[in-house]
Amino acid sequence: MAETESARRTPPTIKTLADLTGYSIATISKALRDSPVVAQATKDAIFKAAQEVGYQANARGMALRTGKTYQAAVLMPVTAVREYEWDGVEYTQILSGISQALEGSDYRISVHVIRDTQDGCDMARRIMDQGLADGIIFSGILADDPRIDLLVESGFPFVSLGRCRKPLTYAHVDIDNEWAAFAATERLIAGGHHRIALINPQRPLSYAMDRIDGFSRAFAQARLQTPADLIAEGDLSTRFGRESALDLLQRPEPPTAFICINESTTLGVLSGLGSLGLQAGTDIDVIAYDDINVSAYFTPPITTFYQPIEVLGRTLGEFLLQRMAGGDPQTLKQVFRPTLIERQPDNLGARPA
Amino acid sequence: MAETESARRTPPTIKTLADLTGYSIATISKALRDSPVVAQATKDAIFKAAQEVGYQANARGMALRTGKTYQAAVLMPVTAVREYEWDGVEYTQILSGISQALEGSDYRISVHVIRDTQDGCDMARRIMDQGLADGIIFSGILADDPRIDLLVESGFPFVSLGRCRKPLTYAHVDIDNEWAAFAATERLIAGGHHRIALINPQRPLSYAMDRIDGFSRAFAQARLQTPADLIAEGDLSTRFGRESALDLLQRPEPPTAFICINESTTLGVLSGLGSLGLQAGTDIDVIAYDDINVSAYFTPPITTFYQPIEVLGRTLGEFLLQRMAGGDPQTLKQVFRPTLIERQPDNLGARPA
DNA sequence: TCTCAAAATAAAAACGATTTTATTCTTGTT
DNA sequence: AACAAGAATAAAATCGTTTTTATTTTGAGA
Repeated sequence: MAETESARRTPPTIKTLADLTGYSIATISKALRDSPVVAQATKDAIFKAAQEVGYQANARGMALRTGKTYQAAVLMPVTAVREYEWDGVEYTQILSGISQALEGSDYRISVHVIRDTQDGCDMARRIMDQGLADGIIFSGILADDPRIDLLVESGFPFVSLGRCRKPLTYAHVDIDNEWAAFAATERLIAGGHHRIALINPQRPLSYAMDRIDGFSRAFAQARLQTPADLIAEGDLSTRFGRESALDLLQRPEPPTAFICINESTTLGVLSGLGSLGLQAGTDIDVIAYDDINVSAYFTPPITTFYQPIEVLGRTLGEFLLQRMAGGDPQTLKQVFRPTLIERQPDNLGARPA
Repeated sequence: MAETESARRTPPTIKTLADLTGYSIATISKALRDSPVVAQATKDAIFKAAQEVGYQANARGMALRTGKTYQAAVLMPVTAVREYEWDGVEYTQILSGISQALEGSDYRISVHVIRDTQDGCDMARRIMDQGLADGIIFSGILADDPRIDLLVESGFPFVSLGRCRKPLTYAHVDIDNEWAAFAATERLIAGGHHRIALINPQRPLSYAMDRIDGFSRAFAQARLQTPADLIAEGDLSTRFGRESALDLLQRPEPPTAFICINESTTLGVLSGLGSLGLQAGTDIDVIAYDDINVSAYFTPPITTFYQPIEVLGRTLGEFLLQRMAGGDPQTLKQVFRPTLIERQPDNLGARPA
């Protein structure tokens, strides 16, 4: 294929194709977008030429004219006071999932790191006002999340990982946290436990409340009092898990079992148990939630409710594509129920309360 | 402040300011960029007006005219065959670090998920050719990495996390893997170990080779044969760590100590030890590399070489900003030496070889 | 063969900025 | 008072598209 020297230097534009084929740039543009007003023969010729010179539409030109950015914004939370502690939040896998969904579309992912809710709110507004992206994905939803109010009202396309507690209609993906907590608690109660600790995230987070709801429901069903004094709330760091375990176990009425919100806190709890000379599975029962499949490698392996996070990411991406194409948010909702993976006979550790 | 109804609807452009102040758009543009050709009084008036209507330059318009995108591309590797296994690669923290460095600049981060080296190479080329970003950050450097060749040759601004083995000049940030492996090995040899296993990433990765170099240097220094049969190479998953430990320990001449490449493999090795009824720190010594500060919570806590990954991210971002501003790659190099955090008396586990 | 509608294509405007070129306004000098 | 130089500003071109409007071509019917 003959490539002129000049064509080598700068990337071909629509003008290049016009000169090459003899058609006007208007026709080229329409042909490439497969408009019905242009004759099939013309389209063929133009496509062929485009192929030959390796024409790729200039994103900036397109963006300016259409007002679209072909960017999907992802707000990635990073806890500021983390001090390099592991919090088990595998955003990598979420991004991977989103990216899988966006593959083949013209959309790219832009990541915006946010440090707190206010930051997230500002960022969402900037993205809308300045047109930094055509849609937004975010997580860490609060019971009353200002970002959802803002975006729902404006009609800007978005998908949230998690649900707020307001009766609003919006696209979202979530885990059935209420159910997961209920099932875990019910299981432990069936094993003879009454004093069960819940290692939970902080309250304003919507899913923290969902977990407490499920926890309480299981106790209510068993006609038992919910041990509210055994609910620990904090960041999701391993340190928090460890310190909670140490604190709770040294109280007058210690728990006989733990329910952990994620892998990092589970590791912390196991570390705390170890320090006190206690053994998970024999002295104390532990059930955890896991989304990166790591609990199988703890010593001992821990029974978990498991939901691969990448799948949620994929769904987020799919939903966002549909929303950006004008899809009805009413239909774009999915709540995943994690699967129970038994690795411990939970009833062995029961101790008299 | 009086805002007209029409100004409320669509965001103000340079034209809005022109109408408002009576100056031409050319003058407005120059004033906002603080050009010396426009009178100070005029600048003041224009700045004031811009402030009042909350003018923000339209990124798309600027991008089209200047050819810049104000995007920093990050190539994020995701192992395709991972099957949701944890690999301990905390890209979240790298992104957080980069984002910190870019704060205050006009640059935003776009993340491109890549599945293998070929994918990464294609993506780098696309970013350059299509002008998808003004600079690139990537990691997972191979001993002979085609991306580095490509980008060095083209002069496109980039910073790599890791170094290749060719004598090229380019901006990079790295960990002193050779030294870390040497120091860990030396320490274990001093503790009486001769049969030391190295849990390592796959060979084409440059830092895998660095680690083997350091490992070998320590044996050479002690006038011992490097136990090449005890070098396990694989992905960084917890499963790989576990399976390696199980395999190595059941051989005729098993190792008496392990050096692990990162937290996920360490956890896997500990899991393997547990399955065999062995105890780290008493039966077998383990030293690990850690960048998310999680080894303190293993049972028992593991001695590590620690370097918070977020700091590397920050440096990557700073270097990229300088490169995009035309900085000399010769001066943009930094190699971090991790700090030793002792949590185990490594010589206790020594067994006769 | 001529007319007219429909089909196909071309021309021009627009998106919002920057940059180059042109014009107007000051001011100092003769 | 006229002129030139320099400062300040305005006008126009440009980046690469899409979209609206205008023009040309084609083909059928009279």
